[in-house]
This record gives sequence, C-alpha cells and structure tokens, in this order.
Amino acid sequence: MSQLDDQAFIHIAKYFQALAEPMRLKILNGLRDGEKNVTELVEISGGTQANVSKHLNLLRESKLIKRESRGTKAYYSIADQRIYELCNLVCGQIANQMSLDAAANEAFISTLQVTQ
Amino acid sequence: MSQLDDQAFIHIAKYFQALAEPMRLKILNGLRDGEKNVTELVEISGGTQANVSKHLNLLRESKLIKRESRGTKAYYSIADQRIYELCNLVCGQIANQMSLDAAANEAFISTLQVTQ
DNA sequence: TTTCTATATAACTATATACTCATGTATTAT
DNA sequence: ATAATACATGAGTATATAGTTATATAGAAA
Repeated sequence: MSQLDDQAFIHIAKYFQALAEPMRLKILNGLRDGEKNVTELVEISGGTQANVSKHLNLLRESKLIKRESRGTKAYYSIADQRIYELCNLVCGQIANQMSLDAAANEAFISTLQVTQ
Repeated sequence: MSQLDDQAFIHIAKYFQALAEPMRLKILNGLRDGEKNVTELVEISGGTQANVSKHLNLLRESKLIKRESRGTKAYYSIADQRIYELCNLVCGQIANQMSLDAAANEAFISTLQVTQ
C-alpha cells in the first residue's frame, strides 16, 4: 500500500465517520427540505442546543453542510447532495437486514424519507 | 421524531461506522477481486494478525463480509456489493475536496481503484 | 501424540468523541 | 446602555474503540 493510498483511506474514513452518528443523521435528514436555523434543528433533533451546535460544526468541517449567518440566526443547509444517495443505498441495505415483512419494510423506508 | 426513526438512524449510523476506519477500508478494498484468507489480508493491509482479525469480525457482524472456513484457513469475501457504490460516491467527493489539479485528481482516483 | 500453521480472543492501554453544564459572544430590541 | 435572543465554545466526564501483547483453539502434518 502506497502512502497516497493510506491518505486516501484516511480521508474516506473521516467522511464516513461524519455520517456515523444518529444525531447527525437526524440533523441531515432535517435539512432535506431546505435550510434551517439552529433552534429549528434543536427542535427537530430533540438534542440540546450545545450538542446540536457541535454536531453542526463537525458536519461543516466535513463539508457536508454550509452555514450562512443572517442577523442573529445561523442557517445551515446541505452542501453535498451526495449524502442522500449514500443514505438511500444504506437504507436499502438496513431495510434488508432488519427482517421486516414487505409492508413494514415499505413503511420503514418511507419513514426515513429516503426517496429524493 | 418517532422511535422507529430513532432506531433507523441508529442502524444507519452503525453501518457507516463500520466503514469509518482506514484499516477496514483497506481490507474491503483488498476483497474487491474476490475472497482472501486472513494471512493474505494481513499482508495487504500491513496490520497485525490480531488487529486484522478483529476488524474482520466487526465487518462480518455488520454484514459487510462473510466468512467461509476451509481447512485451517478462513476465507473472507464481500457480502454487500453496495459498499463499492458507497465508496465510489465518497471518493468522488473526497477527490473534489482535496484541491488537486485535474491530472493529480485522475491519478488519485485511479489509485483508489474505485471504478468497478 | 506432538508439532506446526492459521485464526480468534482476552486483557490491557491509549485515544477519540458524544454529552452536559456553564459561560462567552454577537446581534437585535427596548 | 441594558436586556433579550441565538448561537458557539471551554471544561469536564463517560464511553467506545483501535491497537498491542500474549494466549487459546482448531485443523493438518509428521
């Protein structure tokens, strides 16, 4: 394995790492229908303000979302639409793994709002 | 957010978590061209036998790979082809983020062997 | 049976990170 | 200027996990 390979794997791993947290997935899911400010995302996610703020910062550093400050509010929105493709792929996989019957499976997937 | 949602996000996060480790990505990359035994994967990845064995176990629990024992050897192979689609998506993203010029970008991507 | 090879696992350490609580900072309103 | 609102961040704790070392287990060969 070359060094370049190693660096690449580290980068890719970090990208997946940003998606490897339920609260962050909730936040990203909450941004599907457009930008939201921190207070709105706190309500949607059910987390504390401090914690949501930190997750938002991490997602921003990972270039998954972007921030725009307007007045006293901070509006976040998706910077990388690809994450929904990723989630759709994974959701299919997860739905397979959870041995639900066909109907429940449907319900499960639609609950995730994974269809763009 | 319903409880079902919460469970779903937890599942999806765990799936991404399995991919969020450079050594595991190396191992998965090493399995692109078919099954390999542990010793081969140790050589490919450059890790220790114990560590590779643990990562293999984790990947198996996450249903990303499967194990077949033949004689004294254990052969691992991809159980979920989707991971390569995931990696391809992510690699494109990563390549964009690393501000390489077009040529280096090409080289970078081909090094990753991301094209199926 | 003894030995060798291949793999798994237990014990331990070190590090990363998710979370909470408290506080800081910036913008708007009074 | 003061207060209120919205957000960010530092300190501290708890937990998860990647890694190492040593050892266990299982099959094949002698």
